[in-house]
Amino acid sequence: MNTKKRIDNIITLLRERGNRLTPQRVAILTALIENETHPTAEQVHKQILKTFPTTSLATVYKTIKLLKDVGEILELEFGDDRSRFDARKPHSHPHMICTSCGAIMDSELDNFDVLIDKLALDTGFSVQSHRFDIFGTCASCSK
Amino acid sequence: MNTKKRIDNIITLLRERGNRLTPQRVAILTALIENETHPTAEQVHKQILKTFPTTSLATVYKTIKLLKDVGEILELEFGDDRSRFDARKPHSHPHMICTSCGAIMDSELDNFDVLIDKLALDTGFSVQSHRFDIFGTCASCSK
DNA sequence: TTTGATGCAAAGTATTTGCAGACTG
DNA sequence: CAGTCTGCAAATACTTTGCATCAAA
Repeated sequence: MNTKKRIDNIITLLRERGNRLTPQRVAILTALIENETHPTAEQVHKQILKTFPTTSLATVYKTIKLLKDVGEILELEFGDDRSRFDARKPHSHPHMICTSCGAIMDSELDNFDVLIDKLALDTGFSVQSHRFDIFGTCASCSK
Repeated sequence: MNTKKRIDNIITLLRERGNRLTPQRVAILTALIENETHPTAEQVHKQILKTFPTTSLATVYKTIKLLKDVGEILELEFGDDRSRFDARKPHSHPHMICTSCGAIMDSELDNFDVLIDKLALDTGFSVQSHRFDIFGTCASCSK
């Protein structure tokens, strides 16, 4: 969970790809990775405005798209609502969404990959990624 | 898997709720349940037009919303794309989505509920529903 | 200097909504 | 008959896109 290192790695990756490292881009990338709450594009934008007041929401979306394309961010879409993003663990993993307070929590699930491997084996389906969202009420809202 | 009976049950349910059973509504409901391909709202609309040429897409959406509200249909939203619907098994269950041909297949997963129960127990999270989508390539597209 | 990135505004698009008229119960 | 449902069109709202300008390398 070395946030700084992860940011550096992605910066290096972008540089190698020939992408330009504008201050906005670095700020958006950093904000996305340091934020543990699975923020929306607009929340990231608000954060960026503190340091770069002229940054547009479009640039935030464009940077998010770039990060999606290089596989360093996970988009969590909930039809009704804005997308939220997980840049801390960009591989598919389960999320628990509290329908009361809106919190999105990462969740560990033992043997989850084994389960998926078995499914692939049984059905002949070749798995690329998955999305597992669990809706309910979190511990603090349940009280 | 008695489709006819399922349709009748829902019609009865709607009647009991005081909803009116217009021919459009019955046709939409029937189309949704008889279609095994997890259709989009527009695909349902196209189907309905064959028997009721003046039916509007808005009515399809309204009927779908009604069925969602009574818990008899599952909406599968994929941000980029149109929503697709599962009216055959309205409880949460895993889906395998072929990114090559677009097919959406139901999937059986042993012990899946046990897994979720355990997660709930471990985290204090009270589970209401879940959504599990597995993306990849189906057996026939893999060939 | 070159060319990709920014920021503004306008476009895009699935779904929702308002309302007058039609039809179920 | 009362009140819900339909169908049309307009509205929503997030996200994307076009383009002139700016700046990273």
